[in-house]
Amino acid sequence: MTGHHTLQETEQAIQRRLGDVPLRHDAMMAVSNIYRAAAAIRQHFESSVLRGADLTWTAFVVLWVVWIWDEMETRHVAEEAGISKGTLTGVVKTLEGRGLIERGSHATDGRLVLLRLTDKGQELMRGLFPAFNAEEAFVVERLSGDENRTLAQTLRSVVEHLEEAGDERREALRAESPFPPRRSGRRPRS
Amino acid sequence: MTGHHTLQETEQAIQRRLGDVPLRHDAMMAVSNIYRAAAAIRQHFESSVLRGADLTWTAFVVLWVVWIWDEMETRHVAEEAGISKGTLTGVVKTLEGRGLIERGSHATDGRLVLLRLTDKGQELMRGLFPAFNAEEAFVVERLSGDENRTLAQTLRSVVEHLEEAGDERREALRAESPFPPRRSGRRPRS
DNA sequence: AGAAGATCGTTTGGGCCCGCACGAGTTCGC
DNA sequence: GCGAACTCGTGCGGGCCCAAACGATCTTCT
Repeated sequence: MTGHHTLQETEQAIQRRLGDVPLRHDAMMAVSNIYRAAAAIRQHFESSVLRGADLTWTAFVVLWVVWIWDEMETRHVAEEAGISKGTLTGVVKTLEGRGLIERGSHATDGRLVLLRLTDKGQELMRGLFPAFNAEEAFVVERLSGDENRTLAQTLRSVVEHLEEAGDERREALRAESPFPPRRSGRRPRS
Repeated sequence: MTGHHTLQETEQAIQRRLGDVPLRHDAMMAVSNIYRAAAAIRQHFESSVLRGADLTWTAFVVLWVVWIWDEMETRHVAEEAGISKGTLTGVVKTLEGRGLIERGSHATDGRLVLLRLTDKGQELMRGLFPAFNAEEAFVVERLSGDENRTLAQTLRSVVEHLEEAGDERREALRAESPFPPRRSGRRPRS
């Protein structure tokens, strides 16, 4: 798509390979462009604003979520940040080591861990966020106000669709042909 | 966004934290929804179609690109797949170990490495791609044909904008305040 | 011809990412 | 009460991810 081949050449190559199979080209383009845009955006942020603070995209998002909510349980942070709780543990460890975030325990439920920014973390976010938002504006600067709103709304409905129907869909697919376990992942002890 | 807080509550929390700072909310929503949608999509694919073949999203994209073009130089594969060449080296190593892809050398330029699918790899893709495309259709099934096309087109223009203006923008930002080197990454030998 | 420079894929270091197993802690059912 | 069932965050294994350094190869300039 973005490489040394034109869109047309790519289309032709796909046709050549899959000529007889009926294909949903429109869906293919939409999905691949979502992914491509997300990667390009992440790339832009990590090599501009975030580089100055030596933060990855994910680390920034975690800081942002905790900052906005002041104090939050880890499972909710993971969900809002869109990462698994196992990943969050590692990211928090990194941020804790850099003195940007703190862990605290819950008053009544001993299983929970609460996250909150340190003063240093708050100061970082206060300075960083305006610059971050300025880049967000840069990313969509070529779009009209209408295009921008429509884009956000359409993507929102894609996300909602996956949230509402995704589980069921995966269930149905698994029923047809059960998936083997993942090659990686922790092994039982014995 | 997708968590236990409503959109409205999130908006209010942001206002509370940043009430006095002028913000581009529209850009913020568009960018965060792009990223959120991409993550949800990747998640759906990895836990449905790709799980059956024990492939990650990236591994699949690499196979797809090589499959479509039959034979391709690694640098172009990396670009089309949207990953760095260093990452590609590792992914190819994994796929090579599973007998799905082969490396070959270029006839006249000894620096280049050509990639091509093995028979096993081709067979895998022939069976897998229709299922993959069916999930792409599922992802956007709630959108009308118009919405779908507009979405793809709008995202395309975002990607093009970043490709055309991103370098210059980062250059300008770096001029204001030069970025420190990344904390990670290889160190000079001595 | 030969040195200087560009470009290729690979290596390295640090970090993110997931799924699943696990132990600590809580709630439910009786 | 008190064990069974659930839920929490963390440990672990395998894999992706990037920037920068690097050696091998090719090109360009003199």
